[in-house]
Amino acid sequence: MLVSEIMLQQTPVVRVLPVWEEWLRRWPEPAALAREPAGEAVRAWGRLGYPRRALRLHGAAVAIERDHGGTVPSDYAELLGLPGVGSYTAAAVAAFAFGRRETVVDTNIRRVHARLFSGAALPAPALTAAEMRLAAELLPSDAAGSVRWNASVMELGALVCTARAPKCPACPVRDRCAWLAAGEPPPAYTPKGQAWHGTDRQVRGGVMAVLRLADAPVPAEMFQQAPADLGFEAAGIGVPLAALHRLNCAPEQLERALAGLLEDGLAELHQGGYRLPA
DNA sequence: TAAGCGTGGAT
DNA sequence: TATCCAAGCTT
Repeated sequence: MLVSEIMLQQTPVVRVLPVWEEWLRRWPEPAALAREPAGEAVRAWGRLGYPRRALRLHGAAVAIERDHGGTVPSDYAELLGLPGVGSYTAAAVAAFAFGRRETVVDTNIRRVHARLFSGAALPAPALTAAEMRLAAELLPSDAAGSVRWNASVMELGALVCTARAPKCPACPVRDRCAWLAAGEPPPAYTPKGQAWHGTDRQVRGGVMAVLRLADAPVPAEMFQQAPADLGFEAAGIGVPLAALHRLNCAPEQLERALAGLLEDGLAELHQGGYRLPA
């Protein structure tokens, strides 16, 4: 549950599933993961995105070994203390893995509540105290019922009350939906999408793709070298041309990306090259 | 509080 | 092709 919840942060379930299965096959318990270098977690993360989640999940395994006797804690506050575990993930694990009564609020639940009770097409950009109060009031008082409630509202949001094209005719609570009653008004604001092309983020992603493939430290100049100058497999590091080709950017941008990855602990310098953390 | 952080499928 | 956006967290 903990592994899946962290993988599911901002990532669709269909992409998480195969990685999650491989992850649990390889590391069936926290101790197994904690024994590995953090870089192995990052490598096994594959292309799920936001690779520092892998680093934090590894950190969580280490903390569970060190502070919790190797067992994932069932208490919300203790879960919240683990790296990479915020209010949503702590509540979700406590509720779905341990049957606790917790107020689970994710983006799906926020959207369902916004439409049903506020009549808004989308929830506010950031989670508010009022939303938490509402969710807490709606939660059934018994533990078992609360778990079912949390899962149900989340699924309603994920499958029916979706962000883009909600399936209102199939909605079990369409007759009491404030947004539907108001004639499905458009969102009060337009969420600004994240830029990608030409951003540092894109370069970071490209560097990480190279480091995941490399079986030896990658010299800095290798990132900059013209692809035509390289063999199909960049000499000695096992990185295909295609991976390096993505890194065609301004030198200062590459420098920023590499510095950021070092700062975040996603990469380290070793023998004059960059590699995943050992 | 707001910005930064990956990725790829759907529209 | 460009935009949207998916079970958030950290600083």
